[in-house]
Amino acid sequence: MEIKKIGNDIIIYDAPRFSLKDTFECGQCFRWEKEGDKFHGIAYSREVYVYFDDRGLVIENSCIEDVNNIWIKYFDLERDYEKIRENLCRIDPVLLKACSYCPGIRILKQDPWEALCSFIISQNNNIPRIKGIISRLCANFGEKQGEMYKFPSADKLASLEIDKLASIRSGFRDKYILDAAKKVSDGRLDLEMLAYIPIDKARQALMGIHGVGAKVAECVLLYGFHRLEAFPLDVWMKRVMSVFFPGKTPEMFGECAGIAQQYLFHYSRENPERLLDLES
DNA sequence: GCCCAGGTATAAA
DNA sequence: TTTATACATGGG
Repeated sequence: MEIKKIGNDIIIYDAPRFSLKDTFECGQCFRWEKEGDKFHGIAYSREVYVYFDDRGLVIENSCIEDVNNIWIKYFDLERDYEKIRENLCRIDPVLLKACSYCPGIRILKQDPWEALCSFIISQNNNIPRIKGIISRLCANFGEKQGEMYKFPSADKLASLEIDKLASIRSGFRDKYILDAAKKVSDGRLDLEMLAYIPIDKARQALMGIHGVGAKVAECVLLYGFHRLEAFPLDVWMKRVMSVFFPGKTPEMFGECAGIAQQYLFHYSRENPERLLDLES
């Protein structure tokens, strides 16, 4: 990658072009906000502004080291999404439609603990409120970092009494957050391990947390670990993919089922009237 | 007021 | 094994 530092800004000249808007607003992450022509957010405790201009991908308020250690992986810059989309489009005309609608989506490689908490909060919830709850969680229990707050550690949350979480207004999910925090904090759940063990073992390990079912587990594996093979047998796959793709097995989506799922999710969310009319 | 939201735990058939 | 319901909260 051709990277240069100018002041506090980093420019990645040869970064692949992609849609920051679709990537940040497709329901995979909850801590980025559009401010003018830039996106403002925080990941791995780094607060930055990002945007594209004629030079390439610009990351404001960063350094070469963070780009190499964090942002290249976070934005998945070294993966060939064009090739993946070509393959997905060949599988089915429905996927072709979804991929064509939002080709600029990339799967962010988020912090595993943040992904776990975020998708516990996401259950039976809507995206604006999920963002609000996560924002209050960080503001109330995370350390200040520039204009934003770091995501609170598992240790920090594990030390809290359940009623302290009332301030984030997460409803019945407060006890789930606490159970996850305690299990990660005391080592009963080893998050690092989930990157390497077989996907079924990883899913089962996550589902050991109270409040984590198949769907949340799949989301954590996809967004927190870039396990792109996630979502093969998930509830969402069974209920929705079987409607979209009668007769096709999850295995047919190969190693990129998770990416296929993201294109379809975003398409169906922004075109709800076409949910059952995608073929037309 | 009503319906719904990137679901899951629980009980019951 | 599958199906029904409660769950906290607030946006539309």
